[in-house]
Amino acid sequence: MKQPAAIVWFRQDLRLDDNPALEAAVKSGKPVVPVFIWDPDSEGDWSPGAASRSWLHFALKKLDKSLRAVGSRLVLHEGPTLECLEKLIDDTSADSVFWNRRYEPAVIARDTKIKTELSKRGLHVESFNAMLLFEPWTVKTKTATPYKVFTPFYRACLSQPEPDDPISAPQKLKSPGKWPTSAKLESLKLLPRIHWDTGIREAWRLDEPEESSLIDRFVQQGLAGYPEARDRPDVDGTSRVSPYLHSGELSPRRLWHAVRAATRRPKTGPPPKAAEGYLRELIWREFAYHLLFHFPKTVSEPLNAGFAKFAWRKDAGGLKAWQKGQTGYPIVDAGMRQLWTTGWMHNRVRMIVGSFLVKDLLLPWPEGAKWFWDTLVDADLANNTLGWQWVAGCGADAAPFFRIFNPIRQGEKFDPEGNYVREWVPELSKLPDRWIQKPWEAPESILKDAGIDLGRTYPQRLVDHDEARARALEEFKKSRETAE
DNA sequence: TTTTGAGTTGTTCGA
DNA sequence: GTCGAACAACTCAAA
Repeated sequence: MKQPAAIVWFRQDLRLDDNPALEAAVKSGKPVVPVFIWDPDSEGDWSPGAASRSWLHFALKKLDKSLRAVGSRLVLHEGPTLECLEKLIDDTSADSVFWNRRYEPAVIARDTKIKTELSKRGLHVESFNAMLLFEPWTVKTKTATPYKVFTPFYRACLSQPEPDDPISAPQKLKSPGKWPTSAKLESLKLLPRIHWDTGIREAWRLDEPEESSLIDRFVQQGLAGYPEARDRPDVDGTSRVSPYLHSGELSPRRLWHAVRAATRRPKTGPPPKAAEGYLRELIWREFAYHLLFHFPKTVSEPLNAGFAKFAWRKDAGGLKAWQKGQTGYPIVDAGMRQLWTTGWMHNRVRMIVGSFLVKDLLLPWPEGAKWFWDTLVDADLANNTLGWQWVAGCGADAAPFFRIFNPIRQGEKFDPEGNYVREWVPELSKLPDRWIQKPWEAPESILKDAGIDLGRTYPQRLVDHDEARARALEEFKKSRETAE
């Protein structure tokens, strides 16, 4: 008689390293059937965006490759998840299904239903945590409510037991006697038909597993200077692991422990303070998941109800100019073009462009969230929602609305020589440092020498920041009056 | 229950 | 040039 198999349903845990669902399947002693199911419709309004799909394509390719290295392979299916799983269960005589949890509202609903259905059929179904250091329900205030302020959440996390040590990747997987049919990766059509994603392919090494060398390099070289360098878009001062964390190619526990070790090695490694600062950022990711889980409506609605009726503007042209990096503010345009080209934007610049959309243009933050969702290779519902609500001032522990980023000052402070602007806005590259963040103030002769014709070779400012700031504060004041 | 201290990332203004 | 205050109260979390 055919031996029943154990299905490992891969989702956002596209790795063999530190994968508890995979480990459980291996431990069962049964043949292991690794599966990925492409079913974007089941994720509601938040099926992966275009950049994420590109990333996913290569992540799946790498996963298949690493599975083949241990004597297995990745089975791909497309269609309604439950139907696909049921077919796979029949084809492989599987009696158990293992997966790692996700926390997006639509996905939780889908997965709960699947678990119920499969359990009803008598299967052993078990889910695990591979995505988070502290799952949302394990961190609670003294009165058992979810946290809404970061710092107490952070302290609560640190007082929790340390996240588990990562599990090693299995050396060998037991294959089923006969593999079930699999779709071809290309047939999932995750890559765009028009190749707008060449910039993404150039900016990232998509054909090789990069995640562990990224960690090593960052801990060895990047961590010590992280507190200062992390704010500088003109410097390679961040770990750049966000897309790997999102796809699950990188285990957060692996990352945590690699950096945590540095906090205990003051003599040889980077200063403990720098490592702590980085861990704090990882806890921000946990906080984002905490909020998404406990306040699922925040994906589209402000957490702070006082913002529900804020009179955002409608301005299709302004939105388009922002998306395309044609606002006339060099640091904003540099960021938006870096995003469009590489699928990634430096964190500091995300705040600047976010503030510009929401406060200078007074456009609704969900518009920004949607654009980021489609264009970021690290697009992550929890992080994206938190980030946009934070910058708009309507989220948990958010920047107050009156705290408005000045795109010129931010540029001068964090891109002092304008190198970041010059890289992404080449039409300004010949402009001297003094005017690189504010070309409209440059004398006509300087502009001419730099080959710039404002309004033709580079756009005029969409708005005057000082006026826009005053307008935003005024609108904020009004919305508070009408709210009462 | 009430009180109290505190809260990611800024900017501007006036002394 | 530097510094502190104002910007706006509000809500959270813990004592």
